[in-house]
Amino acid sequence: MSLTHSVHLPALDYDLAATLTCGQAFRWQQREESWTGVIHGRWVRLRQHPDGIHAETAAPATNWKWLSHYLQTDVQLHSVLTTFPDDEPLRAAITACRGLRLLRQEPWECLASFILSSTKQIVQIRQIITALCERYGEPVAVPSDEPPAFSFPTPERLAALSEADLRACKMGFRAPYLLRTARLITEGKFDLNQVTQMPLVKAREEYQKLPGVGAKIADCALLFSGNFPEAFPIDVWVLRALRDLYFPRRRPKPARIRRFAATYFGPHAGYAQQYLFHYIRIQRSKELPSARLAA
DNA sequence: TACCAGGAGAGCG
DNA sequence: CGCTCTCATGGT
Repeated sequence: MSLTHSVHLPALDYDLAATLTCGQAFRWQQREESWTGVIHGRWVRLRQHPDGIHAETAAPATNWKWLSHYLQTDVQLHSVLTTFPDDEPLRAAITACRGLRLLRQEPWECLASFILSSTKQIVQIRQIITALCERYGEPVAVPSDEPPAFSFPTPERLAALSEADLRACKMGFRAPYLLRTARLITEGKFDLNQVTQMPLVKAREEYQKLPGVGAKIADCALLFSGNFPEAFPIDVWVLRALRDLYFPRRRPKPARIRRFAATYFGPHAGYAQQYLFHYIRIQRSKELPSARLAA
């Protein structure tokens, strides 16, 4: 078996830039035409090609399953999109966001990131997570011409810190949530891998037992790192989108919209959610040039 | 400057 | 329940 530093992962209908910046992951950095990040403690540089994704690593790899799994390049996007209800808003969103994908992230990094996401703009979430990794993550091997990169700190590492240590990363009132969650996991009182094996409703209940994790963040963790494509996170953006797109000139209460969303979007509801979320953010950034999307 | 951000939890009636 | 308030910080 040969050792290589690069690979080409074939994939059609894959918009790498949209996928990495749409707000499901917070650590990818763009430089010129490529994206750098850290997956499972490995530095990676990704580049969009017409027929797939080209990847380079700092250390040689014997196989690339960890990467194709993360990027979900084996998913046939077409077969996902055809499960969406055939309505005008989704047709428009698909047209605008064709190629947008869901990643399969590491459960701990994903959970911790979304605990830090509450009432924060994506730009700020990225800043907090960057500080957290620089201070408490481990340096990972990078090519000689690249700036240092860090792994996402483990639950054990964070559990050993103080609340003040975390607040130094500017996460404010989210610090005690993250700290207590890290300690529960470290103490073996919560098993992230076990939750993924449960039915969706049960898994959501389990996640919500963690401090700082309500319905929205639980659904983000389930959708972005668990194997739950039917999870449908509802935040202020999605709530607005659903109201404006599906209930124009009515004013249904949030609870009514939530009930609608729980059944309407089908087995890949989470993909539909991501398309609607990204679609309205694109619209918004066109209307208000000042409201730039975080790059 | 004033407003608000990919929420959650606690305290009320 | 359903509503309101607070929490910390910074972008626009």
